[in-house]
Amino acid sequence: MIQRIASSPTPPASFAELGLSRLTLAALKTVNYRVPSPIQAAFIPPALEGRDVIGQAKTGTGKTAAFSLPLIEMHEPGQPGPQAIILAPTRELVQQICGEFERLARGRDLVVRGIYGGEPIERQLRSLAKGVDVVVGTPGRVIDHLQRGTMSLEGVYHVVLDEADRMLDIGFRPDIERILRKVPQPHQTLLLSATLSPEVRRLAARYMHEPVELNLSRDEPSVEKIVQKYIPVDHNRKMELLLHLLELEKPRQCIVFCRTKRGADKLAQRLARRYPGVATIHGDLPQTARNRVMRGFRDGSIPILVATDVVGRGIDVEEISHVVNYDIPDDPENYLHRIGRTGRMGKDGVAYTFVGPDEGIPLTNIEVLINKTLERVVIPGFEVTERGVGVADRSRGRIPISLEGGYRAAAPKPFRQLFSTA
DNA sequence: AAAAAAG
Repeated sequence: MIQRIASSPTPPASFAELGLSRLTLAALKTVNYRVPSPIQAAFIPPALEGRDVIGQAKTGTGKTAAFSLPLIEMHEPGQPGPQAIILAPTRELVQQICGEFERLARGRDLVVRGIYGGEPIERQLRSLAKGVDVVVGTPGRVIDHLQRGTMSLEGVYHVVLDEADRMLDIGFRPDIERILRKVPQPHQTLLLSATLSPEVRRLAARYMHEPVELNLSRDEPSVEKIVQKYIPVDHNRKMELLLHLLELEKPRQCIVFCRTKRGADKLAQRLARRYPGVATIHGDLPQTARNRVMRGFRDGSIPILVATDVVGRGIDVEEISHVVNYDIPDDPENYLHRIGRTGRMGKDGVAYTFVGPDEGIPLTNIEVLINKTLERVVIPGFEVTERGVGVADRSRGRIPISLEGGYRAAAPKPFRQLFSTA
């Protein structure tokens, strides 16, 4: 039997009511967490009971603390080897989770360690030899340690897959399964993401025992505080449009998402002529450069970050006011994650998506997923020059937006010609 | 097809 809980009827007003100890409540006070967010209120109690939990909640609503707090609470001091392993899809996300976990575990005898590629392995070997209670890692390096025999999962009881749909997709699943085979049964499994399609939930259930399923974003998967707009534009004028948009909007901090690493490099180079504060990040950069850029972006010295999807998920930088999809994301789920880099913890944000004449279908797929149409914006001087300009299907009101979950698979894929290229 | 993740 799978237990489904849509949302808690009366969200607890305080962390104390969720069954957290005084030590944890004190740590929460020092980091200024006052009231639990909806996902925290719903997730923490069943997790503390030791149940398996699948948690879906919007971007920027506190999923990291939702799984970290129960792990901290259930931690048993004095045991050898890691008791919990948290897996995430990128090194930067692993580093961020480590930081948050450490802040929340303050005052406890609990060692957290990031285990990821791009960092010299010797340092990780020394940490592991000294003893680690909670491992936060990317799959590749975790497997590396398992092969070397430098890390054992024999004592692990809690497994967390953050960005679970990503971790279970075809690129990662073999690695994840390989790691899970090393975790003794029984164990507790916690899965979290802003996007968990029914298909992924079904798949995930294979790894879990009577999971409690939470969905706190059923009807409205994207964050209300994010203003979402799209701009139809010819591919060869995107750069001009971006410069114009930056002048117009004067973002506090923004991420410009590109489809490819090379594309991100090129755009950053061109942009840097006018904006010296531009930096780029993608998976081809050495980890030292990635770290340097993330530090600069977090401390505000880099106002504009040109990036691939390496920072599309999970990354939490409060001052991001704008997200620009310079290239429309191929996968609608990635759209939701990308725009979720802004509008975090109740702040507002703006997301612009550039849409080329041939990209009506990906745009519609996004709208179907988020169950909402994007506002069309035309920037003066950037009107599309071709004949037949217009969004025919929208004016006819033919975009089917499903009210039931809004997932692509459940809704027909309409063809939409955005504007004529004739 | 691209990006991410081991080196």
